[in-house]
Amino acid sequence: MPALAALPDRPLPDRLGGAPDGKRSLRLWLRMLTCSTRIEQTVAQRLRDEFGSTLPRFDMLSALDRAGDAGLTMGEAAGMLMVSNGNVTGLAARLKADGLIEGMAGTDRRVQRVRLTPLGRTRFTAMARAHERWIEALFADLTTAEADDLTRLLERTKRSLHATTHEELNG
Amino acid sequence: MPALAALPDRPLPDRLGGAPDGKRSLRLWLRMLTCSTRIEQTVAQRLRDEFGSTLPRFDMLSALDRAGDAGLTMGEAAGMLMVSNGNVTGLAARLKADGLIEGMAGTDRRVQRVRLTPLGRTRFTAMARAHERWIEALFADLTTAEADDLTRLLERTKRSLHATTHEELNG
DNA sequence: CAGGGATGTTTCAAGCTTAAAATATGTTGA
DNA sequence: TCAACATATTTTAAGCTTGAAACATCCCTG
Repeated sequence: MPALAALPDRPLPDRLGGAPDGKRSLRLWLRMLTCSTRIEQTVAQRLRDEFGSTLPRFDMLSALDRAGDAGLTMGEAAGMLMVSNGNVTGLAARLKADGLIEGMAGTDRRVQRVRLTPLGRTRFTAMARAHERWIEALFADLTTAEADDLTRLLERTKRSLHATTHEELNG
Repeated sequence: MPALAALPDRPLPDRLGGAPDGKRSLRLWLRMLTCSTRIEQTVAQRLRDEFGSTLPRFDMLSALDRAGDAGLTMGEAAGMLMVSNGNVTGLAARLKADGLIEGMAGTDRRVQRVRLTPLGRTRFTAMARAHERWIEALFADLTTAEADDLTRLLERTKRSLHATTHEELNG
């Protein structure tokens, strides 16, 4: 409250209730953390049991799938996955060893660009289908309207975080 | 949808819109994951910079603070933190080495009960105060009403997860 | 065209995390 | 009693993650 109260010059379109206090924010955060932790653990366990893979590997393949044949540089991948550069170095090494991704030569020899192999794309597609089903089932007790409300409020939250958060990973 | 469509025998109190489909659920999950990851990274970095600590350590101290002088067994702590038993073994060892927690002798020599030391309580209190301020600031762009809506929807989500999720950690 | 800063990545040490196996202790029933 | 089962924890190997330092390459300017 102290830091934020010093910013009264806002259009205040829907700030009629004022910002939530510490306890309220804490309760909200704990609840969000419980949900996301539970979902992550469920998905991680199933990736492991049904595909012998992990969440970081799946995330990396997902980013590369979206990137298409152009692939991604290590830095681009790190940014998308919200992890450090050193992290994707190891991740890429393991996925290469599995034959799921491959390096691409480029003009700038500093950048390491990688993309899915055909095998990688096949494996990812199978995982992605299952993943979507898992997530759908986990949220199945919500109504469509509730899901949309939640999505919208999380989008607002993301913007609120953006206003307070400017730290970078990597050192 | 296939798996869920086979369950029509429900009171359907507010299922009027029907359950969200795969794409919608996926979008919701990705947004939640982005928010919680961002918050965790922000808090982790500040714990590190301002207190030389980590999020797992903070979580452990927090659970022990709530437990009071009775402390917690390893298994109870693992359940509260939603991590494996082996995890808290190492965490407790490091916190003991720091002098922040201590073991307690009991009758059943299988159980390892730990509680905060006075130093641990002091350190935790300082961290908790800062932590609450950080969280408050991160959500400060939401209105109180939005925060409450979000909390309520996450509570509904938690129940939805509970219906689909019964896996246990630890082997 | 060479020095020097900028940029992209990897390496490294330390800590976190898990699943599975191993260990230790307690309980119970023939 | 004591063997079998149950419960609580620790150990272990492998992988994930980070920040900082090291390394490699590129670009620019004199």
